[in-house]
Amino acid sequence: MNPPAIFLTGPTASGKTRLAMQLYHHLPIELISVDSALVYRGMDIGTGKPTPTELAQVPHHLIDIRDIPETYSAAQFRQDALSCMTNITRRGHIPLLVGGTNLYFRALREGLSPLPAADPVLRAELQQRLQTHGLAALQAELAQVDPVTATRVQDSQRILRALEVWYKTKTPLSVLQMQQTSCMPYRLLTLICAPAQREALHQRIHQRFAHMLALGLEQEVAELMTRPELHSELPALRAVGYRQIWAWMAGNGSRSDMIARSEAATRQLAKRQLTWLRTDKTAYWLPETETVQLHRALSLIRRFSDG
RNA sequence: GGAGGGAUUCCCGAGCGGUCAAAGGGAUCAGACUGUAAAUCUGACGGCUCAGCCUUCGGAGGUUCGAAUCCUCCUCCCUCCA
Repeated sequence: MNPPAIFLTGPTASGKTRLAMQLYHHLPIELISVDSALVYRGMDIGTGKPTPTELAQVPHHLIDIRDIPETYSAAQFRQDALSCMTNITRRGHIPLLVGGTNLYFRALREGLSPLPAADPVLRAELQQRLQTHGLAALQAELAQVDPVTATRVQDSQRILRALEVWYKTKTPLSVLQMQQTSCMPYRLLTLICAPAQREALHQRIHQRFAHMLALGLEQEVAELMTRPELHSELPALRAVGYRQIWAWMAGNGSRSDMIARSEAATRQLAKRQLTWLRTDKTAYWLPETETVQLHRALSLIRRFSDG
């Protein structure tokens, strides 16, 4: 029988990190972060990263593994996570994957097709063509080589990616996507941490952003702005909060506009996350308050890991 | 006290006699998502017994075949002169 692994997910500000850290004290588990923003060193307050003290008490894998100008990806995550999981299992522990990046969870659970990695040079070239010829031209070109994807996809990010795949492999993305890599060799329990009422989540988001500002989020971004190698178009710095504060500090709008935009962006992120989560019919939802949530999670996990 | 300007669907904001349930943006809700995913994009967005009907454009009247748009009075807000 495959060894057990636990997925703990939920929308931003739902308290999943806190719950994971509590579980750590009760169970033979090791935590792996599943979060595209927590991988970046130097982005701490705005990402809700556990503090150095917390990280010392409760170690997390896959946090602070990239510099801000570097890229990370679902495929890279899958590779990193699987290797962490192997080691954790060898040590006789259960891997608990906690985070809110649902594409990463899916890449891990269902695998990825054999697609080529991103090619920065080719991307820059395609971006240039997008500027000069417009999206319609690139869309038309994609329709020639991969009509299936061309009708499925309508945003520039994916159209460019589909063309990139075509240039690198001379095979349509839609054909490559029919091949999946192998599934993961673990038995899974998926827990979803989320308040029962959307309004309660919005309230938590509001409070959390105020807390981040109180902790010095503005100073954190101000420091990033002094680094010449960083700019607002980097994937890492388009993260919720960082993007809005950067724009405000660059002279756009008032501080209260910035706060309103940041909170709205966070609510929108949470909503998109919930859309992902609703598709998983096998997951257990934990809408309870903290204490009840912990007990319920513990009993679900114990029953699961015993077989 | 005098002279102007304004009140529009949750918010901002266009509209200036019919083609207006009312442009556009924001928020919200729903959805998509395979190497950028805290990203990127799509749809809905007054109500209903929904190819039609009903209720909306500060309030009350009026003009007109027809008003968010014109007139009168009222309420509130802003600017300038005193």
